[in-house]
Amino acid sequence: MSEYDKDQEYLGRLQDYYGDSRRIPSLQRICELMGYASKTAAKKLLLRLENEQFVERTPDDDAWIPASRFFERSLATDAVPAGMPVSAENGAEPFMLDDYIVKKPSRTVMIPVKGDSMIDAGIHSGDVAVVERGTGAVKGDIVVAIVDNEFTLKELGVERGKFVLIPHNPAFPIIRPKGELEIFGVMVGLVRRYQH
Amino acid sequence: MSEYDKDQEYLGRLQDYYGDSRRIPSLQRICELMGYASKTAAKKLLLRLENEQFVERTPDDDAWIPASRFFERSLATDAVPAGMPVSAENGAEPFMLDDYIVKKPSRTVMIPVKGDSMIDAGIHSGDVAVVERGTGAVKGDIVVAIVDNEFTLKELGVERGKFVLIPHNPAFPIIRPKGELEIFGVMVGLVRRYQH
DNA sequence: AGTGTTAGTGTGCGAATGAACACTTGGCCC
DNA sequence: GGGCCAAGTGTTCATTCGCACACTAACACT
Repeated sequence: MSEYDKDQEYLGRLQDYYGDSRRIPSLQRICELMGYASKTAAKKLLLRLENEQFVERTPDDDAWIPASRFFERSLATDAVPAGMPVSAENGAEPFMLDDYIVKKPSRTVMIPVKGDSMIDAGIHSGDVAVVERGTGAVKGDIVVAIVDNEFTLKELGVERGKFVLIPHNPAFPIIRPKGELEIFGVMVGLVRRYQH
Repeated sequence: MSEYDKDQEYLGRLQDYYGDSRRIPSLQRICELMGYASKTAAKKLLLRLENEQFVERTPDDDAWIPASRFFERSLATDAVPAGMPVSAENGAEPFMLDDYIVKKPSRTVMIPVKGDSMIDAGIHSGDVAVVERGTGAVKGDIVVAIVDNEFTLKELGVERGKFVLIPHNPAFPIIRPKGELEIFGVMVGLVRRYQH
């Protein structure tokens, strides 16, 4: 069974712990988590993980915190039988959720979507739109515009040289703004969560 | 309640510290940060902030971690109604997206979606499905099953006491597996990128 | 004036924490 | 076999940590 790196398993437990508690546990707790009997083993584990950039020290060097690769997820490309772990062997590559969607963190905001006006574009009520501000919008982009002092998510279109907002739902009309069209940002991503 | 809440200032310093070090500092360090002379003052500050949901305790109740409102950022630019945007910025927490979707990091796999069989559920070709393995799937869940050695994404349904796979596209037939249905995992999230 | 509340001081204490060091164990290579 | 190296054990120790408790000073409200 065990022919994938044992540290991979340990890292998984650390990640799960972090998922619940949002922090790297103390050496003692790592021992409990991994079944170690000695804190030294825990520390050596952290040093190994530091070597591979999964964890790092705080600027003050007084505690461990997750580093960049800590949030790597695997991207499965080939089908894998349900029992097996997905590892590099059977077609998986590292994938970072945030890097995938957010390119300009300082200009990116997340806006919850309300309403069904874009449902034919696969954008449902309750989804979260990832919106980049200060980026020039062009025809065909999905944009967040401010109309009547409210956010609205629509496709940006052009009609007779003027910008219009096109919903993706036949029940909604095209919005043809009278004056200036105020564009808040361009939608660069979508995030949806299924709870169960 | 008062408009110049001193705790607002304290919270700011905590947020800055967290931005650098990704953790809530110890009581002692809080004293240095805030200019307190007594750790009790630091603890009471945390209790106040806990009351307003800026910080909370870990599930094991052995440390402080940021809570929901800790990452709150007002847009400040103009009074914006309707669905307050949440900034993904400010160094405070660049990994919000990951936290939002991924609950069990070690069991979560990302799988690119191919084909249009789920298009009526707002799942398009090119989207990335966030899939949690080893979680019991129930009727109504969207699951990744393995059929003919390939991943397939469908809703899990029940017909005459047997599991079936229901596409969300009238052009596709319901899949009624002959033998055992092999379920790879349950879809817990969706990520889409609009290139630009 | 009396009472209560809130932010903060000062002190002591047991428990948890991380670092250091010597040692063991098992796999691998020649 | 012998040497080497990585993972893990066992132990000691100073420090830090969180917590409890007693106390104070400022302010608000009747």
